[in-house]
Amino acid sequence: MAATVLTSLSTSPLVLHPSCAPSVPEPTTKTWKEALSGSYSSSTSGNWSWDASDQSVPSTPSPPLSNDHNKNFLLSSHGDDVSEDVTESAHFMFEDPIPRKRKNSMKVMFKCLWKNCEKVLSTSSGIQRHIRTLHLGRNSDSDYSDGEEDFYYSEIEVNMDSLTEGLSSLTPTSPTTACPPPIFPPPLTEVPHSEHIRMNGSQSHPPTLLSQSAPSTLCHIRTDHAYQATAPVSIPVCPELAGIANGNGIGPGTGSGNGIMCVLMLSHLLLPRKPRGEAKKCRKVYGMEKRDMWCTACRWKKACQRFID
DNA sequence: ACTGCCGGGCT
DNA sequence: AGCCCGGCAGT
Ligand SMILES: [Zn+2]
Repeated sequence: MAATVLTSLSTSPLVLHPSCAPSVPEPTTKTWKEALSGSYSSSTSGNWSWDASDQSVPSTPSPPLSNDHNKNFLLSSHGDDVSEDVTESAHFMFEDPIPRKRKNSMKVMFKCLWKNCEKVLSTSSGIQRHIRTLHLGRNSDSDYSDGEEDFYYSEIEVNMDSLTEGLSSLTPTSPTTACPPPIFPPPLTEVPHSEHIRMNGSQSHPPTLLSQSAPSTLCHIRTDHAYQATAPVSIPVCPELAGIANGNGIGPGTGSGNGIMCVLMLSHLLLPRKPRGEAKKCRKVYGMEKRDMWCTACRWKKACQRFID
């Protein structure tokens, strides 16, 4: 699978704007099921509700700390809308059922960024309600806010697409990207797969570990399947990105005041899908019947230890 | 359909 | 830690 991740951050309160809304098909089944598992409890009623079984939910709003995963800072948007200005879309989070235009390849989840809270919900209103009731301590039934709430959640967009169109958006002529994706030097770190993540926060302190500067362009980049181009391809780079791309854009310190921090990883540069070795493994050698002859790894569905590639 | 095994859950 | 399995990607 291919993936691209780009990060950016800003102190801008409102990062999410409607046009950014990626292609989201429909409540999907699995990816988020996994994400959710463990954090929700089935309620007797049929509606979506997650119980408040969290251990520590501070009543005093404090900025969420998400120091642990950088992915929360990843920022992206769909290429088509980069041109839009981000700074003023105050209506962003309310009730727009994510536009579902693209195929069934995208999944969007909303993750609570509050401390010690891992809630992931499928709708923005859901996560807002969650935050409102659990973290902000409001109990109002009214779905509408007074407009002054501090929601901290991130919209997580998982791209399931085969990314075949990825190349098209990588080509110089592509109309979709205002900001041509720079090539990131062969990364040495592992990278979460194909997800695009966007930050949300209504005030000025979204967790940030990069530069704090003006919100700006959102970029969206995709790659193609991870197995074809192994050689790096040169693509024109927009100035803003060039800075970070050159100097190992990751991490604090490099945020030398660029408008944005984008880090892109072209997955096929780093993890060429594992080719699946030739060697026959216990399972095949002994067969299901003689399962007890398998090496333990095979029995546990782990990488075989007996017949190594 | 089968195989290999990652990721994650349970004990 | 050991053990199991869902699910996915490659064949
Ligand atoms: Zn084995």
